[in-house]
Amino acid sequence: MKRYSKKRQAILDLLHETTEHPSAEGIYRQLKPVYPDLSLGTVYRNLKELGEDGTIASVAVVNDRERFDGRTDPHTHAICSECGKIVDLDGITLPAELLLRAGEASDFSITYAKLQFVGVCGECRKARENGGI
Amino acid sequence: MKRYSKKRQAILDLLHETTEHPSAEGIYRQLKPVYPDLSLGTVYRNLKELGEDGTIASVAVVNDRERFDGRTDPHTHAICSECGKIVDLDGITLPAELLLRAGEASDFSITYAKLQFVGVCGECRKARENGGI
DNA sequence: CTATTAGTAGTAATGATTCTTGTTAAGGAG
DNA sequence: CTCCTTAACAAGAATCATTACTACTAATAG
Repeated sequence: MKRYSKKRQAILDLLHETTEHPSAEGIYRQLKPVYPDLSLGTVYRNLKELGEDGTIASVAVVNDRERFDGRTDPHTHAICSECGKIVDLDGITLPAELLLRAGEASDFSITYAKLQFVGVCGECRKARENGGI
Repeated sequence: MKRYSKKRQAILDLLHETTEHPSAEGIYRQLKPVYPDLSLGTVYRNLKELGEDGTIASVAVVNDRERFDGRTDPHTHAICSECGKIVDLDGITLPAELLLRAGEASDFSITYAKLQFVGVCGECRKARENGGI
């Protein structure tokens, strides 16, 4: 019997609406203007609880900051190693056969697969080129 | 001109010989008996430097602890969500075509792909079953 | 040998996250 | 509506992995 207070709901809504995969602090920064008495601890606590529920997911730790996702269905991410941007790659999915083979090869009951591409995003590439002139 | 002191070499050797993907503290625990004056800070410092070199790699952060690998060639891992065990899955590789498509779909210059399977290892599964009786 | 510099132990500092305390407010029973 | 129980919260203290700093030691070059 979870009460889904305004603030918890706001955190969840934000995660559902954004495609940014924000960190705890990013969420705090975005919600603080709307809920001026929001505290960072509340954001952390709710992220943790929602994560344990399976209501939200942790995508990755980028630059020491954990990043969260309102989507819990398995999907692929691309992560920019320069600016930390994370984008969804919905079209790119793992062949089901690989999952099976992974389970056999490891003797694990596989819960899910994590597929991430790490590289440099278009913007950072441009920034680099301009910087290089 | 890196001097590869005994301790640095020992850390690197350990990472080359083991398949355990240990954490900083795990390495410290294993080497401390051999080098009684080894300090945890030294392990951290060397892991960081070796990582920046590209001599070793960071596999994942499991239970808030970063895990390291002496292998730097891209390869797949299976991670047990209960005990944190990490095993290599050499046969399981990403179709090259997916990499290309990911680059196009994201407009990233992909540096590498990270493929990890998360699940419950055989041992933890057994432990569960026994516990459940 | 001696100057120079890498490497280190030990410890202090950092920074993200978690926990604790005291408070507020929501919901339900009467 | 009023009392009671409990969720939720802010603020700040505490924790814990990791990093930085300081003074010391050891290897190397000249």
